Amino acid sequence: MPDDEASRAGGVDPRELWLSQARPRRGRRPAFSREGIVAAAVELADAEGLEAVTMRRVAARVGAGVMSLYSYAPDKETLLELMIDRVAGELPAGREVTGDWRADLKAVARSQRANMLRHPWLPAALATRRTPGPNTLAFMEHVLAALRSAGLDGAARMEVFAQVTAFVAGHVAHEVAQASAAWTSERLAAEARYLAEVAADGRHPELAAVLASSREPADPDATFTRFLDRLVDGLDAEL
Amino acid sequence: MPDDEASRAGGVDPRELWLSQARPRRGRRPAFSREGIVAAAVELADAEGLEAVTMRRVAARVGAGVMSLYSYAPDKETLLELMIDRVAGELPAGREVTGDWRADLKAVARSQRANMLRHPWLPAALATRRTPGPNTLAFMEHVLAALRSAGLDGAARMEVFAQVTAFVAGHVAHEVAQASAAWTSERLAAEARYLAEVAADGRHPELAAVLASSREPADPDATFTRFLDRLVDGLDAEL
DNA sequence: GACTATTGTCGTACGTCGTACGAGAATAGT
DNA sequence: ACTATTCTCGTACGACGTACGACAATAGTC
Repeated sequence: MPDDEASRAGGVDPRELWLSQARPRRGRRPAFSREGIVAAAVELADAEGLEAVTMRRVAARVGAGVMSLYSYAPDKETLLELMIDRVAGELPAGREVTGDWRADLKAVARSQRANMLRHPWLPAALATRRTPGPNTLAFMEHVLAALRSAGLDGAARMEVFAQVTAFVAGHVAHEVAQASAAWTSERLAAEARYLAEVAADGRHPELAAVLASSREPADPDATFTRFLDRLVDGLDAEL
Repeated sequence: MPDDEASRAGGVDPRELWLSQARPRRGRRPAFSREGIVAAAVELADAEGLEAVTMRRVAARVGAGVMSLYSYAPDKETLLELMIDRVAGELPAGREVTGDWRADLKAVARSQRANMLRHPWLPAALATRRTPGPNTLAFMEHVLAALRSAGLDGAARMEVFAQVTAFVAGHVAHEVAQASAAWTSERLAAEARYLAEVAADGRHPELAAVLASSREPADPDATFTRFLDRLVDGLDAEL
């Protein structure tokens, strides 16, 4: 048992996590696969939310013993990273860019939003992400290429990528929370009663005015597009 | 035991959570206070992160039995909401606006960022927030007032508020993750080695170029200001 | 002052979580 | 056949959120 320094505290070496390594030539043949396990975890999160992703439930889903999962991921946090990179595989990458970087950037953001709506746990999960996996890197490569015509240097393009991602994540997190199934009609009514009570106390005139106006619920797609346009056009204005 | 419908599933009635209620005229006098408990929870989160906020540790910090906390908050999720609203009390509110809505909005965003840097758990916590408490509402009132001169209708002003908040939260979450104490030097070196390896595989030319350039770490304050200017100026361009 | 209703405190206990440990099974080189 | 290696997974431990209910303290009523 050499116990090389890779298994020390502070996180696993990203290389041994992400870089493909050849199957060992000795020892028992694996009965499961990392892909299958991660896929099961993603399905679970999609269907029942992040908090349903427990080692026990994932193991049950793939038909493994709980502790067998630890042969494929050193801990649950890492499993979460693998989930993130798996769904990053659904994002466009390797596609050619049009040369219109504003249009490309908006398309990128739209596909990010679509991905997060498909996987509503993603915005919350991204908040604790550590090291980008291969699919995330391929997507980053795509975005950086799309931004080539924007005349920004390397660091600035990276910044823009981070900012757009953060923005979309924040927006979708809010969007998903609003549309959540947890909003029963009585919960909604209670909320409305509370806000009305606050608005009626006289110390929140602006809030009262906003509450009084605007009753239609606002189309989420249109709202997102509007926000995105603002952000990207803001980028544009700087050049 | 009437068990009125307020204690049903789907969350507590916001009114009985946020609206101040008179002390009951009968029964034992409370030994603790909601404020003290929430303050202890915030201190804990500030010092050791959100995952250190457990009912047991909060109780120990205020000198209460664990189950006593449940007299002040119906569950842990609600305690988290109370924490969020407590730190929202550190945001500017009730202050007069200058009339220059762009400057005011930028000042608002800066104070939000400062607050999130003081309480690094806040971006993550905000993702699951349900109902705005009084301090959050006061802050919203302030922002809405600042936006009065922008010529937007009620719903649009609310949108802008939500967008700026989402933007700042996303940005600071990223910022905090980068500067996290978990980045030991060996961890950092391992990350660099991994990225170098990826860049060297020839399939990530843009990434390689970015990695090759730009070695100075970039001032976080300046970066935030730049991004914020972009966003707000983008808003401006729309009018 | 005794009685009772009400409210707050908190010890115990239950089910669930992540995961350390190590015994056993399977595989491949010798 | 033997051995080193790799994988599987039952058991167990400590920590978590919180339901339950016994008990303590308060205030109104007689």
